[in-house]
Amino acid sequence: MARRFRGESIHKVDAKGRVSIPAPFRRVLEEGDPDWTEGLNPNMVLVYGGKSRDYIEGYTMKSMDDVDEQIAGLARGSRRRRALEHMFSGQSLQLSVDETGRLVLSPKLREKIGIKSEAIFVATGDTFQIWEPSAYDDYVAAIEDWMEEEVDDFDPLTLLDEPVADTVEG
Amino acid sequence: MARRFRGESIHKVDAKGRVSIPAPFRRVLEEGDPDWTEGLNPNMVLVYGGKSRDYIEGYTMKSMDDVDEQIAGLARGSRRRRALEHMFSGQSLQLSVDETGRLVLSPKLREKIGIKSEAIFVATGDTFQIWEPSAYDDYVAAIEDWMEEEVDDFDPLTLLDEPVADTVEG
DNA sequence: TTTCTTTCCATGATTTCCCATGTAATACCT
DNA sequence: AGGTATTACATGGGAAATCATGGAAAGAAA
Repeated sequence: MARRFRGESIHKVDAKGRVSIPAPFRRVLEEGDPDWTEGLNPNMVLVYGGKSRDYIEGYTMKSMDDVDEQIAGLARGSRRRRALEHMFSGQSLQLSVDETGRLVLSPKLREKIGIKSEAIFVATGDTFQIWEPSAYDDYVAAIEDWMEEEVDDFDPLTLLDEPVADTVEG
Repeated sequence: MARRFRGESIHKVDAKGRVSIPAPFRRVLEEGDPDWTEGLNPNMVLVYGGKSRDYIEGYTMKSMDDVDEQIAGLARGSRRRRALEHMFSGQSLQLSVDETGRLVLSPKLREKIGIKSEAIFVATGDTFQIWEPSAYDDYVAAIEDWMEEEVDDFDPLTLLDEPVADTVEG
């Protein structure tokens, strides 16, 4: 079982688009890059597609490989495959963490999620997300509202027990 | 695992048909050319066949070898084999990236996909595509419409989970 | 010669690399 | 425990290398 991303933290984005990756995340990226060895800088992949998504998703090399492989298993030319290729090949980029633990968000990426001077990194298991802080706040607020009305006894783990249909609305 | 093409970007096409290949793509082409060494310019292959295709496909030497080999495995003279040979041998051309990272699209090729002053390069995993920008926009719009109705909760990865019949339409 | 192609420079704009600093976290010593 | 040395982090600035593009010069081809 691979180490997973955990936690969230805010970092400054400078004029060149440089942002520090949370140090704990760097450990996961290192472990998830088959080419990485002590002293090197790990590679990783950012996925910035999804018209209505207001965050960028970060993958370790290994977890991205898994996705690529699954896509490669679909029928060539099928809609499903083309959609996924568009999302994960067309709308992504590989980069390597720099010497000081930062990555660079190009103007294009910053614009897409509305980042100006800060970004928040949020763990989601085997990937993490990069948000503009206030957009993330809104997102969290929405989730918490939902929890409030949905989860009456206040242990969220009860959500794991009920095998209910799980759609965006549900 | 070979490095894959990732991302998309638009470049000017000048009067002579010269276009810059996105720098990250060049790294992949270099890695995918067995004869390439630091300081040299990598070779690559463009496939421009497919009457109804409105894009040109770019291959690394290595991935083109793979295709050739697969074709060689088919029964000599079979319809399928001849069709593939026509597409990948007849309707293709090998070229080498020039000193400044550009390739030249002949008038014939430009005409085929309707390119005038700009071209967009789009990664699709182990190959990339070259489109006339607005034609590509239409293609993307179609994909996104489909995604919108197909992917209810908006994580495209769910497309990988549901083992639905996978046809060209699916 | 006329027309296309290739090569070979030129240049502004980005992007990457290298160095520097202040601070926080941890290890070490007595 | 108290205090100090050491290392890890977050962030900034400037120099250097890379990129995207355009135009001229030098070859080929017609």
